Amino acid sequence: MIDQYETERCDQEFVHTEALQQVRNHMPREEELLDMAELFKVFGDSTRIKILYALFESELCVCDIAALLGMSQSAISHQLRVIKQAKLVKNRRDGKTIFYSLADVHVKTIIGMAKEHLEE
Amino acid sequence: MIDQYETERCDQEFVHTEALQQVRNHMPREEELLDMAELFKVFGDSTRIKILYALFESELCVCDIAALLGMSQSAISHQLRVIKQAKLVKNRRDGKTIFYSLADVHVKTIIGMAKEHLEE
DNA sequence: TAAACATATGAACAGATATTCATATGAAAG
DNA sequence: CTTTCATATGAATATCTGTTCATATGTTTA
Repeated sequence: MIDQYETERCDQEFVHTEALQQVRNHMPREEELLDMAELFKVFGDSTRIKILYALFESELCVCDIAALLGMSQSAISHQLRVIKQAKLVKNRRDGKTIFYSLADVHVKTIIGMAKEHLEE
Repeated sequence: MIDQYETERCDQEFVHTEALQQVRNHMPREEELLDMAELFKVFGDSTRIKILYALFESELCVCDIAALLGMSQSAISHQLRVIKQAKLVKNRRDGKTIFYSLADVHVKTIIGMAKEHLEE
């Protein structure tokens, strides 16, 4: 693949060639990087963060979450869909009600790390 | 504060009142939740993920990164600004060149957790 | 079966965001 | 001090995203 910016590269490129080669060797493949960004996008919205935080404590139904956050049922349902597609939550049906709960052990850790970063 | 959706809440609310109270007690304050979402937004773009990954291996100047990712100097500079505002990288000047490097120990851990989640 | 209820979904719109383009800044070299 | 080089920045734009509104789906109860 031809690099559009190959030519406009700074003159001192040869100075950091070695470092760049090291970086290239350790860079994950494109698809994996896109998947990571997609995953972080899910965490990158305060409504979704609130939903995940809520589910730390207990499984909840859609209307519970809507009431908790003071938002519409529809808005919450749309967001739960996003979170579920990222495999961060799972759900179960109980009659008319659908309960959501965390699906992954990493959610708490990821959010915990972010919290630590912010507390510095 | 009056909850616009208080009334449209599902009838069975009283069933999960206890769970909701538990959740409310553990929910961080609004500002903290917004800050967490802001932080994750920074990770939620593949260009920025690539930049952070690159800096795992070595400090790099702006044009190194632009060449590595095949993007314009301006685009990279704009993104470095975002990452720096989130205090994830720091920089130092050496003559005309400015070198960027990771500023935080949590970056690797956060990205590592995401990677683990995706590998399941 | 009809009505009520909990949730899901599609379309639309307003607001956010990433890149480009042009240009500014700041340092070094001539 | 003028030019060159590395980087930063502001404005413009095309794309993406979160919520709303209206309505559909699927379950229970009368």
